[in-house]
Amino acid sequence: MATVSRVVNNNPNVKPATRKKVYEAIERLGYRPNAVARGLASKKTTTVGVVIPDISNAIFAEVARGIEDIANMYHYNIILCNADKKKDKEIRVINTLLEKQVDGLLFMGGAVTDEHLQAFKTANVPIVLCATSDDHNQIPSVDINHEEAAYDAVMKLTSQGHKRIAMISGTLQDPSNGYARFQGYKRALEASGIPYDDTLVRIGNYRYESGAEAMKYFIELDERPTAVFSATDEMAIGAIHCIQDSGLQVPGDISVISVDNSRMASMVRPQLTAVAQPMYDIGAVSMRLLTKLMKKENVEHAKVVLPHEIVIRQSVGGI
Amino acid sequence: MATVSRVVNNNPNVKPATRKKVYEAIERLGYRPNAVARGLASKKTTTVGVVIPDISNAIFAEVARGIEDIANMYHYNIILCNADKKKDKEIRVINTLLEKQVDGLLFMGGAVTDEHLQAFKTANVPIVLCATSDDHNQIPSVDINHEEAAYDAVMKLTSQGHKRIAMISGTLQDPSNGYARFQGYKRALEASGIPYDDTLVRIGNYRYESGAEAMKYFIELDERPTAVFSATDEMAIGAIHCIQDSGLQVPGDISVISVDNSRMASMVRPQLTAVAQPMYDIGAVSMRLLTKLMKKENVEHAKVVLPHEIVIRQSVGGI
DNA sequence: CTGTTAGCGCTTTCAT
DNA sequence: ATGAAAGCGCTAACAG
Repeated sequence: MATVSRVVNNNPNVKPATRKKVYEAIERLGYRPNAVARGLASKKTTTVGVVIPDISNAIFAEVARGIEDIANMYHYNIILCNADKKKDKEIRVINTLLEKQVDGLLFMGGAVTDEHLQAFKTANVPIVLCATSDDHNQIPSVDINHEEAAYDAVMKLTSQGHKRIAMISGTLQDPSNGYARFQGYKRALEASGIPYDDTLVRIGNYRYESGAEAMKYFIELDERPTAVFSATDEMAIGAIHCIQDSGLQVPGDISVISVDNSRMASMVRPQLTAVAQPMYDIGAVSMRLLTKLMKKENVEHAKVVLPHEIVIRQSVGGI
Repeated sequence: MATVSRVVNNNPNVKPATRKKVYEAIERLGYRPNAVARGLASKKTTTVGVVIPDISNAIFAEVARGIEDIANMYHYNIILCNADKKKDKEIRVINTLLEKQVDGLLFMGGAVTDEHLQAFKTANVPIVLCATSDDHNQIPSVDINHEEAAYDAVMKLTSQGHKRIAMISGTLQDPSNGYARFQGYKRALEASGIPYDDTLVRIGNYRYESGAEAMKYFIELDERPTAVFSATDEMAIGAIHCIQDSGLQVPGDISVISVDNSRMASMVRPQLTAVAQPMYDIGAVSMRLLTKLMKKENVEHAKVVLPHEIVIRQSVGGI
């Protein structure tokens, strides 16, 4: 009994001959270790829970890749739970994961409210925020500086001579993709001496259609913008198509830039210029951080901010 | 102890007053039931494992939605495991899920080889294939008829007068998205009296780039096709852009049609005409089937084939 | 190096 | 309606 356990757990204290016999018996009997019993006895499940805000968002898929690769490397299983962009569901999923006794938790994207913090507090396993962060930096996190990324995107536009720059934003309740990127937009305007005009800002829901709708509104303005900054790629593509469907050109009549640089950025004509966030790395680094936390190694930087960069394609032109 | 268990499990044999006291104590102590211990004692985990072949594929995201909605309805947790399109990883993930004592397993997409069958056989929980099926229909499954869907797509092309019709296929090792759709293509050609010509078939890997590469090859042919059938949307969009980048028009010079009808089909200009598979329903129906199997209800149809339909947009024209 | 003995935190009879 | 007791399948000391 105990020897079988040792064999299965690669404990060196087993005579090779015995080990072999055990393996043979395992094979013959079709024995499959019961991870549940194992988890109960050892108080470890070697699995980490990942809550993914929206499974149909390509960004998160890429982040998940990074998470997985590192998790495999350290022999952790990962279980993904989709939360459908609903706060309630996020909280529920976090609790389910905790009940399942995961050894650690990765919370991806989305707002981190007091309710989240509350749920995190009751956990007695490490948690790291991935592609998001909380207001007071109480929880370890890895992310880019969204405000700065947006700033860089808009500065690219102003450097090309654009003065009338609209923004398709996410909801301001969303601290990363929403509020921070909006702040970056405002700061860039200010830095360029362009007065902020709130008729030039529309809130979208990150979907293609909402980008197109926002753009439609801008085009119908008396004095339409010469450039648009979209908080995300998908809305930017909606905007591009709306512009083209109106008989206008990108970037001839209107330039478009966004933050994200998902795979979709190359899947549109003209190809989308965007500030890239290193999605795979965000996933990989956050998982690595989590492994350290789970092993109780102490970490210097519990808040890591990864660099972003602008990738120039074809959707931005001069004025 | 036992009473707490009854309260937590909604067992009616508890005096309301006691129940109330227990709830208060739970609240006060911040007690969180241990799902692992629960699972061990009850031999049920109320969770089903879902293996998802490729998390970055939009099709599977939509199927997952359907799965989730029904799972929630029946109070099952679901844990998603990505397999990265690798057979080895699929097998590994299936075994991990089984070790974790899931109450049922949903295997999504991808080929079902003998090795898979082998792994399934050792499971003593129900399994259903979702958006795929095995050659001998040994395992319950829900899917569309891929061969028929492809046939319909190609017939649409021939009905518009096209005679020189190329195909961008998936690998023939993939029974659903690959082989079956290729067979449908051949059958439609035959039904239309068009000889099969294998210079008009290229194998892609389902990615945008591979669609573009295949199209590049077709365009450079001495006698280029007037229409292209792509096994999936993403490759079709790659093809459309390749055509446009070559200075040709869709559908003026070359028509494009595909099978899938993911959200992306509307996110390209011209919008993509495609045979739609009911992704959400495939997920929902397969999860529903699994719940029946898990409750040991006996089911009449262990192999369900859902209907598909063609949705006309702008990428197909007459000759 | 291997076997024995306690639990891990719950659910489930079985009494009461 | 509640408590007592056994045990789910494993791991983790502890002997030997």
